[in-house]
Amino acid sequence: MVTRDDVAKHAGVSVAVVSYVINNKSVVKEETRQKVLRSIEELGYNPNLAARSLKTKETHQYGVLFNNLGNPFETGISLGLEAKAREYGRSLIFQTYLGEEEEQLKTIYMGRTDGLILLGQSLQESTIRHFEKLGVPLLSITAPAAAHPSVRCIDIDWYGAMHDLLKHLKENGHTRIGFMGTESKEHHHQVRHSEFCKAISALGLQYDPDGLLQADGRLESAQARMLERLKSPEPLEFSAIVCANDLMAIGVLSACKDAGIRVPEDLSVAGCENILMSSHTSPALTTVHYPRRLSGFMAIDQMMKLKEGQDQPGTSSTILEHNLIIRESTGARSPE
Amino acid sequence: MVTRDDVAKHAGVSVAVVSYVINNKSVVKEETRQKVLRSIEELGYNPNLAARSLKTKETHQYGVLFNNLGNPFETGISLGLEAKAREYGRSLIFQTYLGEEEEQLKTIYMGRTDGLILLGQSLQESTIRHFEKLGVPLLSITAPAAAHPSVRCIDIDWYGAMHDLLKHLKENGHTRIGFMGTESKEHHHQVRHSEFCKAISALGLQYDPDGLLQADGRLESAQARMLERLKSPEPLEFSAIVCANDLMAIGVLSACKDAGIRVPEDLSVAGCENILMSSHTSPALTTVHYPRRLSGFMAIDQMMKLKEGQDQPGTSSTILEHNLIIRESTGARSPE
DNA sequence: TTGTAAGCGTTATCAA
DNA sequence: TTGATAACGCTTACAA
Repeated sequence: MVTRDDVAKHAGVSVAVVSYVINNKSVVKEETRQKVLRSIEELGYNPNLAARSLKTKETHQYGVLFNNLGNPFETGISLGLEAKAREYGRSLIFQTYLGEEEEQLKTIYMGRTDGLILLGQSLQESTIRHFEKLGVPLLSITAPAAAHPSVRCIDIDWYGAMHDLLKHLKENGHTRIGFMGTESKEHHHQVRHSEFCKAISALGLQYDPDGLLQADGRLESAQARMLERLKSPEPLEFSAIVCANDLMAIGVLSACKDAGIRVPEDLSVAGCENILMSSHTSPALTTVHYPRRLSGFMAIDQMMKLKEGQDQPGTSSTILEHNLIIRESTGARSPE
Repeated sequence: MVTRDDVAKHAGVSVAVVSYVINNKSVVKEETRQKVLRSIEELGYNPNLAARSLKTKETHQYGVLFNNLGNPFETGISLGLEAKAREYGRSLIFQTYLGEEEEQLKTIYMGRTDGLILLGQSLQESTIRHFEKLGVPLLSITAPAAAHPSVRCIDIDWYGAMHDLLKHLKENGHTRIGFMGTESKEHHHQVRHSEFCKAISALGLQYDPDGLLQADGRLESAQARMLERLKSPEPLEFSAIVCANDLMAIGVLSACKDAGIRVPEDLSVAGCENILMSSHTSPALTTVHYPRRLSGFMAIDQMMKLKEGQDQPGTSSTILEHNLIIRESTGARSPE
C-alpha cells in the first residue's frame, strides 16, 4: 500500500505538506503543491480513510436501517439517499433492522458512522441515548410508531393523505371501509392506521374493528390473509379497503383475482406509497404518492447541516407533500 | 467516548489485557477476564472499528456495486448478501456504479473494504489491477459482459436457460423470436443476448437482427420502446419476444395492453430473473428463475474463504441452478 | 511556507 | 499471566 510517507519521500517534502495539499490548505507554495500532486499521481496514492477518521472523528459514512430491502418503497428512498450522499462524498452502510439484534448496532457502527438514518423503526430508549451521547444524530424517514424527541423525522402528513383518500372513496358511495395494516405495534404502519381512524371519524364514515386485517407488510402475507378472509363464509365488513402500503394492496388485488372478486366492481382497493408497480397491475392501483427520492435527499441534507452545527430547533420534523393518485382499483360499487 | 484506556483504568489492568479479553485470547486468567468484562459492561464500551482496522488491515466491510437499486433483481441479491454478511459480522457499503465515476471507487474504498462485490459491471483494467494490488478481491454476481480473469463470477448457465425458454416457445409454434436487451455494450445483459443468439441457432430458429429492441433495463424505457415499435406501420418481425429482465418484460406487457395487443394470443412475452412482481401481472409472466438470495449467500461465503487463503484455483466461476417458470404470458398464437 | 512531533484507539511483540 | 511500548496512517498544533 502506498502511504502518505511514501508520497512525502518521493516528493522530497515532509508528511505535513502532503496533508496540506490533500486537504487543500492554501498555505502551500504552488510549486511544491504541483510536485506533491505529481508524486500522488505517479505513485497512485489514496489516503487511508480508516486512519483519517480515527484522527478526525469523522467517518463520512451514514448507516441506513431497512425493514425490508425487498420493498420498493425503501429502495426508492435509498435511491435518493444514495444520490445525495454521493454528491457530498458520503458512503452508506445498509443494514436490515432486526429488533432482537438492536444491541449490535452499537458495536457495528462504533467509529464507523456520522449519523443513522432509520426507515420508521422505533429504537429502544437506551439505544437512542447511546448514539446521542456519541454525537451520532438519528433521523427517521417516515415517523416511527413511538416518536422520540431526539429522533428527527421526515414524513408526509398521513392524516391529510388518509382524509383525501377516504373522501374519494366516500364520494364513490363507500361508507364501510376496511384497513390492512401491519401487526407489530412498533411498526411505522401504525401511524398510517391511526391517522386512517381519525380521518374516518372526521368524515363520518364507519370503521368496524373487525374490518382490520393484519399482515406483515409483504405482498405474499397480505395475499394469504385476504384470501383467507374472502374464503370465510361471513360477508365482508367493508366495500372498500385501504392498505398501509402498495405491496400489500397488490397482494389484496391478487387475492381478489384468485377468489373471483371483481375490483372495483365488488370491492375497491387502495394502497399507499405509489411504488412503480402500482401503475402496472390490472386494475392499476389507486394510491397515495410518497415522495421517496425527495425524502432521501432531505435526509442527507439534514445530516450535513447537523454536522455544521446548523441545528435549528424548529427542524425536528419535516413534512413533505403527498398526492392522491386515482387509478382503476377504486370506484363505485356495481351490484352485479 | 469510552476507550479501551478507560476500561483498563476502571478494571485496574493494562490496556493489553483489555485487548486480550475482547479478542478472546485464552491467556487471561478467568478472574481478570470477569473483571474486565464487568468494566466493559459498566462503562458501555465498544471498540472503535476505525482504529481496529487501521491496525489489523481488516475492515469487516464489503463494497457492493449496484446498477439500479430500483431493480428487484438487485435488491433480491442484496437480501442474500446482507443476511449472510450479518452472520459473519460483516457490513456492506452500497454504492450505485456510475461508469464516469469509476475512478472514485479507489478513493471511496481505500482502507474501507475487504472486498468488492459487483453486480455484473465491467470495470476497467486499471481499476481491477488497482484492487488486485491492494489485495481487495473482486467478485461479480452475474458475469460482466467483459470477463476478466481476476474477477470471479457467480452466475447461472445462460445458454441452458435460453435454450429451455426457446424450446418452450418453439413447442408453442413460434419460429421467429425477438429480443429486448440493454443498449450498453458493457452491460451484463449482453451475455443474456449472446447466449440467446446461440440457443436460437442451436434450435434452428430464426432471429432477425431487426427484431432486437434496445432499452436500458428499466420498465419505463422498455414500455416506451415497445410502444413505439407497436405503433410503427411495419408488422412485428416476431411472434414471441424474450426480454433480458422481468422489469423490461413487464414494460412490454404494459405496452401491449396500451396498444391493444393480446398476450399471449397475439404475442408471447417472456422475461428473465423471476422477480416477485412477475407472478402478479396479468397475464402472469413466463420467466427464468435466478436464485438471487442464494447467489448473495455464495458471494459472501466466497469472500470469507478468500480471506482465509482458501483460494482454490478451480473456484473462479460458480454456476447456480436456474429454472424455467412457465406462466400465462407465453403460449400458442391464436389467429384472431 | 515547511517541518517536527503528538496523538487518535487499536493490536501485537517482547519482557517481566 | 500481565504490562510497556511500538506501530498502523493520518491530521494538526506549534516551531522553525
